[in-house]
Amino acid sequence: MSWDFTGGRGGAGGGRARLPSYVPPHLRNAPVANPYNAAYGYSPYSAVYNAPGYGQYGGGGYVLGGQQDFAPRGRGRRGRGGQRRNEYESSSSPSFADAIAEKFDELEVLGEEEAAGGGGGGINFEAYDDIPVKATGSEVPPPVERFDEIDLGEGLMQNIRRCKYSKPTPVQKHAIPIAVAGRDLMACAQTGSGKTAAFCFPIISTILKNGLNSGPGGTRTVAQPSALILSPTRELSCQIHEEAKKFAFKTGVRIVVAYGGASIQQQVSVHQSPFYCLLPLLVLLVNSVVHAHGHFAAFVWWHIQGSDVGLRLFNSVSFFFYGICCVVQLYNLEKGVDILVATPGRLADMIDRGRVSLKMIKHLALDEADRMLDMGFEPQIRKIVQQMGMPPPGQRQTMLFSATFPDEIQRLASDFLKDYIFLSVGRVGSSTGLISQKIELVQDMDKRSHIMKLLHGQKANGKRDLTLVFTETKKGADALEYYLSMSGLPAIAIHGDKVQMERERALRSFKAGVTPILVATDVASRGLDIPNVSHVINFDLPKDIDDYVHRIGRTGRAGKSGLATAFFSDQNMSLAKPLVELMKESNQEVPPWLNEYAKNSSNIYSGGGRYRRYGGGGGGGSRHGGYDDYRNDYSGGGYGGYGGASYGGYDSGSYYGDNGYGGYAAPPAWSGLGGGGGGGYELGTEAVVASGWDM
DNA sequence: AGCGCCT
Repeated sequence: MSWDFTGGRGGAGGGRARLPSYVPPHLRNAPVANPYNAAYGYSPYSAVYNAPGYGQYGGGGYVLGGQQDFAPRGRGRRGRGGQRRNEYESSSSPSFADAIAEKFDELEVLGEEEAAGGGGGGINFEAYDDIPVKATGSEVPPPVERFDEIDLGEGLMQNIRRCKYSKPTPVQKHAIPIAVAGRDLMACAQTGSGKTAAFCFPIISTILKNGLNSGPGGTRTVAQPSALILSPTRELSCQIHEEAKKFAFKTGVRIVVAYGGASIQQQVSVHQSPFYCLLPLLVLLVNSVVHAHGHFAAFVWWHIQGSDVGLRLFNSVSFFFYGICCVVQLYNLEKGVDILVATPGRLADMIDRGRVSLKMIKHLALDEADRMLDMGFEPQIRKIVQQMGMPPPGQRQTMLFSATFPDEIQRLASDFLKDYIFLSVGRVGSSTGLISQKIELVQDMDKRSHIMKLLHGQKANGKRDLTLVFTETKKGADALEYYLSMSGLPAIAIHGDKVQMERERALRSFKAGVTPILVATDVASRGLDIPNVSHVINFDLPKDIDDYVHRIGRTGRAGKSGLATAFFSDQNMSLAKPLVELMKESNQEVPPWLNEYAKNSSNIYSGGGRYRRYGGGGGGGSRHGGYDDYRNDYSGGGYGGYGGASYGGYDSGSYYGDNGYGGYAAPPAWSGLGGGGGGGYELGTEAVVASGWDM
């Protein structure tokens, strides 16, 4: 094993020989500092991967390395419950973590000015002033103006300060008191307004208050998280995991992420290796280091994410820890997890295999909840929530978050909730005014030349200005990536047909500004928080207006402004009307031709969207203006499915809940250690693949 | 019909 990640590649240019630093393939042998001028050698087509320069990709690393799959985080010794663990924490591992935290906080003080200037956590709160808020339901807890009005626990409060969240965003002001009160919640808030923290804070806080779930004691091979957070894409789950780790820094709350893309088998086999017997020793030796690093990494990365040099350095450093970390985390999985962040498919699979039990779940959060409950996902979610041993509504807290919440979906969701509060913050899905929306009439055949004009026009803006381009299909994304690349523009594509490693590589490369153009399908449309996306181009418009809202929400985040350009073609007639309504709501200038289309098409296309299956459908159009609590639509008749609800079908969990599956040694775990990326090239592509998420 | 989501 070599630590020289640049080996055989001709290095990364002068002066870097000593420090392992990752250089993207297409920049090797090129002047490092100028990605724009670098010969852009990457192509989506497999032939290129087989070229010599990509040898390491094809090699063993990826195949056997698998990827981050199940990544327990935190320190060891779950022992016999909270007490025991706290004891452990205070005596052993925190010493190092404390030292780091202290250093970190010192650094914080020094860097205060800069961060306030828009780096770090600087949120432009003025952008959120004076936005309408609606909260409906019984006995709604009043909002707070400051985090310290609620007793969230000292550890969490300290982390909130570390994150520089000096003041809650509107959705946080309202959602946190509701959630801390233990109420069920359906929350609808603008993109980029801090929803993740809104459900993470109460979960972490409550877990700290109630003590960590003690489990059955003795040997436990089944993870029993007390909170479950589901999201519709792997990348979003990673991102939530990274966020949550920052919030749980040094609190002892363990957060694990689980998503697909690698086989479970290979991970189980690690347990059978001779190495396994060394694990306890290794854990004792390096646990504190790794733990501190893991959490610290999230903070560090958060602060240096804008820096290309920082990225490389960080990748190298964390790769060193990574090798150790993987081993430790394998061991830790069976020690328990408090908060599990997962995508539905992998979670259901793990439950089936008896590796995870939901019977201790106290909090359930669905991020992008309307997506999770639409046609494609709803059966899976229903299975997980209702048939896999999770306590029923009333015995758990359920929180649904999204920027959009169609009535049909609200109706479905009420099955999962009990006596919930509906919270609506802001008028439409997008952040009013922050995102400047332009619609251009471009027919399909003209789209390529048109996007070239746009991109060349902004090329001079500098590499920190990222452009996110959405296409309708995966093929379309690949094709456009290829076209742009061939035309000399540094673009990279991300979609669900790429293997996970490529997906993460694309995202990392985009975030770092190495390939400042990302061509994406809807895999990237929801939830992803990518700083410095200044322009979203809807190369193909989505069929559903809500998808449009989420897509353009990738820019204009945290109070910054952004531009969204859409190519409107004859294929998009059905979108004309809702699009016009949306733009009027957000005070955007509507092109006259689009207004015409909207008038003419309104008779032809009435309902629509992907929700039509759910019948009812309401009056079709104008619910944009903010989503309302659908319960209010029923002036007379009883609330249908809402309320007490019949949980007759609920399976109390005997199949999954108990310990009958002890035979499964627990697993695997490739850590979500921050950056990870670079090193993978040489050694374990594990690092690349496993690299959690670069936040 | 197109995205996503366990092997």
